[in-house]
Amino acid sequence: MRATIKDVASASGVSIKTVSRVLNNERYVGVATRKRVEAAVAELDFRPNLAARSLGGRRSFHIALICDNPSPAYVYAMQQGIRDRCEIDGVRVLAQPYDRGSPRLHGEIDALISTSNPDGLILTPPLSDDEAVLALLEKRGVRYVRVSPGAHVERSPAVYIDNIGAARALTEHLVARGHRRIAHVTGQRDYATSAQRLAGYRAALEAAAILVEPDLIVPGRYDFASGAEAADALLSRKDPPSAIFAGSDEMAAGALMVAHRRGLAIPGDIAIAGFGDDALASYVWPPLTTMRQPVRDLAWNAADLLLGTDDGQRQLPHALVVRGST
Amino acid sequence: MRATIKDVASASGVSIKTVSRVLNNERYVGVATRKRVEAAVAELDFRPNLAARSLGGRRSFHIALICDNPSPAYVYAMQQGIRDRCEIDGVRVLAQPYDRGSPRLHGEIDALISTSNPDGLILTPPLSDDEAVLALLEKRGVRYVRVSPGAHVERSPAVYIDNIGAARALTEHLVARGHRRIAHVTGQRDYATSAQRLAGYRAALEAAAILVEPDLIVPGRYDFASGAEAADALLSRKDPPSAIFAGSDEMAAGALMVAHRRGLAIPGDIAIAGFGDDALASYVWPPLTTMRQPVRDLAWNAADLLLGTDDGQRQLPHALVVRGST
DNA sequence: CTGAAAGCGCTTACAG
DNA sequence: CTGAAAGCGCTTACAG
Repeated sequence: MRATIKDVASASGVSIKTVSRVLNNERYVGVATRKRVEAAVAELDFRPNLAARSLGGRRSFHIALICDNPSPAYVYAMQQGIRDRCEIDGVRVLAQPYDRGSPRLHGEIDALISTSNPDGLILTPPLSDDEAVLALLEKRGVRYVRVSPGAHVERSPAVYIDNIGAARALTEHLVARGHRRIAHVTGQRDYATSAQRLAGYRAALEAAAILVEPDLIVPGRYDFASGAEAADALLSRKDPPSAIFAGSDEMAAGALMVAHRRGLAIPGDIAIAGFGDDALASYVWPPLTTMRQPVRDLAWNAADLLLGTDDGQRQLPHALVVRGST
Repeated sequence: MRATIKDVASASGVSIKTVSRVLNNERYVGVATRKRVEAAVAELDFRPNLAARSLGGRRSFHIALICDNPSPAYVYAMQQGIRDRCEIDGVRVLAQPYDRGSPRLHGEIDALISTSNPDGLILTPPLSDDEAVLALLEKRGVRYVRVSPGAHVERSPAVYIDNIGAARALTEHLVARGHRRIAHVTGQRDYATSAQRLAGYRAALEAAAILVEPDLIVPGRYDFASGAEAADALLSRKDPPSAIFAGSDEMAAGALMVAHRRGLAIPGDIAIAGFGDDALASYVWPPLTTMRQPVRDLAWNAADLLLGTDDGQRQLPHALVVRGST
């Protein structure tokens, strides 16, 4: 059997309470005592049982990542960043995917809180702005950190990039390439990032004294299929745009495919840019010009805010990545 | 505060032991008693605390997925399948990514077992065949299920597809298209699937009386970059192949990019096929001919084996998907 | 700076 | 078919 706190206590000649103090790095432990306990911990290869710590104390040493599926690459990068940070504190991560629009979402989060008592949750879009979920967490007194929230940024700790500025910079790049008729494909309406990126697109056009044409703004769903559909509609017009700025790399990839099918040269006939710098941005042909969003860093910082005592907001830098598609 | 088992017991006029029996679906509970307890559970919205169940009992209601990063899409599909199955039993999933080749892997798994007492682990390649890891789990008496193991399939419950047959079928498709000089890009040597897919490739060529040329077998690492490198080497030859069968879709995507750079027509000048039918197989241009591997189903079955009592092996069907790249 | 006692919310082992 | 007692391995609240 594995060593327990009792074994460590008797091996080092102290009470279990003192071992507990050492484990939790509390003050007021004699230097010599601490050394002896640490030696016994190492000797016995003792690791505290999380269930016992959770049941006895105020922390569970678990956090949960609630996410649906914008893109596997996004979710995976989020998990990596969160893991990187949680590992430092010995905190475990519960993966809590859910199906978008599932009516059971509330019940599942409620059950998660009741059964697992997570020390906190990390919310990604569109949950970052889901009022019902936020209200539930606040009612139950569970800490949470939001990734890329839209409104009420100060309502909770949060991490994000400047989506408006980033979209504006990307659009300005297209303007600098000589484009005047630039289309934009948006994400879902309930993603705050959709509206933010649209705002940045508008701002760039207005600054360049280019009329914003409502017909060139097409709704998408951040995925490949909706990007393909949007591009098809745009390129079927009598007066097609010369450039398409898609709100995600997946949608840009869909647009690329449609352009290829139509035998168009890229970027000669149609320039295409994405957003995110997902791995697939480098897979497609030609490689995508896009805006890098540091997802793994955002995730690391989200976990850092959750585990730490700092209740702030953190904005991380974005970066324009120019490749062959523009 | 949330209701506990005591609240349910007093609300239904029984002992906590009887409530426990109902929760665990044990036999020998009177029908009327069971009904009363269930009513109280619903009324109080009672959910048993997992930490307490774990500490008191033999199960922790947690399983862990140990995985590195072959591809985010693969990992994500695995998580979805596992989640789908675990949800049914109210079991939570600990995401335990690790860095490939990390010397700390052993210690991390050891710590995971000690601190979280998972009811079982799911291992994906290359861990499915990592003798040191398997030995550790067996020594500590932790159940595990392997996904796509190579040797000693009967050593543990396992799920897989017929990689040899699948690779053979894909190669036969290329032969049927008239190709005689078919190259193969393999995955890492420590992935059993690499050798299996290579064996299928060889078998198809031999069955078609085509000489297997060692020079046309190039090592890769299952990722985009290694696929691009391999294709570059193959297409630089004086006598390049007319078709490339890459052991993964990511490598095939890398090969596609190289072919585009060289101005080659696909599949006219060079046919390219992948393996897996990842989402990206449909993103690239032209869309990839590939072999569908039902990752989510494999994952569901892995979790099912872990949670159930059936200690078998399960082979799932694969399917050839012919698209524009061949 | 250290420890004895009680308790977290369940399950187990035993008794009836 | 049901229950009383003990225990899982920690932390808390209190005392010294």
